[in-house]
Amino acid sequence: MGTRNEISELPPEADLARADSLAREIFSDLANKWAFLIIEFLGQRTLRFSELRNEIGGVSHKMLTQNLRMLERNGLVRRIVHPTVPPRVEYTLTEAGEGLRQVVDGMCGWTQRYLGHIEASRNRFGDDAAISAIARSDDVPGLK
Amino acid sequence: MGTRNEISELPPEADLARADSLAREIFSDLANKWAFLIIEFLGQRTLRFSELRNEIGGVSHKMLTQNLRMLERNGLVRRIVHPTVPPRVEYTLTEAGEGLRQVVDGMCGWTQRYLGHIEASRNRFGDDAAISAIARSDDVPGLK
DNA sequence: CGGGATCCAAGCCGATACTG
DNA sequence: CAGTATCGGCTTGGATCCCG
Repeated sequence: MGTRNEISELPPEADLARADSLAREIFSDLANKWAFLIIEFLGQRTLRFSELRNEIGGVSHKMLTQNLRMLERNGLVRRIVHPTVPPRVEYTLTEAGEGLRQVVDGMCGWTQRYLGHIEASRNRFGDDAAISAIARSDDVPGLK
Repeated sequence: MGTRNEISELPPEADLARADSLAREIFSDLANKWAFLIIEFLGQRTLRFSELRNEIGGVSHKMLTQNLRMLERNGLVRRIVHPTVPPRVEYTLTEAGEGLRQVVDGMCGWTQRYLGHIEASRNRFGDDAAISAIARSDDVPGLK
């Protein structure tokens, strides 16, 4: 789907449709692991680029830049450039970013709560367990 | 990260460290757009494979299967196979899945709340490049 | 120090075919 | 209908270099 579809005339119901697809797009944009981690760490305090890179760990220069631009574009992150040399660039959350941080925090809490549950489930899944809990044969025509 | 998940008498600090890296891994796993959409739609009601596919829209057979397996492996989604012909497979959220659904719901609410804010920010951000080419239907960018 | 651009490998994802 | 496997294109993402 082309995202460069700028239409000057807005049909009444197209507005809702557009909002919906926009919401879906935002949803897809933000549901990515680097974005979540950035939001989480910036929620704790304002960080410089390299600090953020160290805090997160395992993120490449490119990915971090890319996601920071995306978050900035969507108005979740504010980029503050200090005109010094060497340059000092700080990132902080906007009000919208703080709002999403609540969500991410919720997910962190959820992860802590269900960590054991998840780990157990993984082991169960990897093991070949005879999991056939349901074996109720209904009367189905066509089955020999 | 190591696959040294050997359960033994490990010191409390090591346990925390392991839990931390596991949490990070889970975090990365689940912060993906298809997983979120699946959780959201399954939160509303139990769905069959093809129903889920239709509801979400724009997801390929393969991606849906792949993500459902992942969610099942992590114990968020329960897969119920009815031994009929043709087969009928239903998916529903587990307790852990319901927990994560709260988070996803929160994100949906957040999206609705800040939709206008985000849209405005986007326009502000990209205004330098594509100003002139708006709303002119006769000027088709035919550059080869 | 922060960020853009480029090259190139790795994996993601869609399409298709086949099984039960 | 649901699932697995395979193949190929194309996006992703890492490494590197250079600029302000």
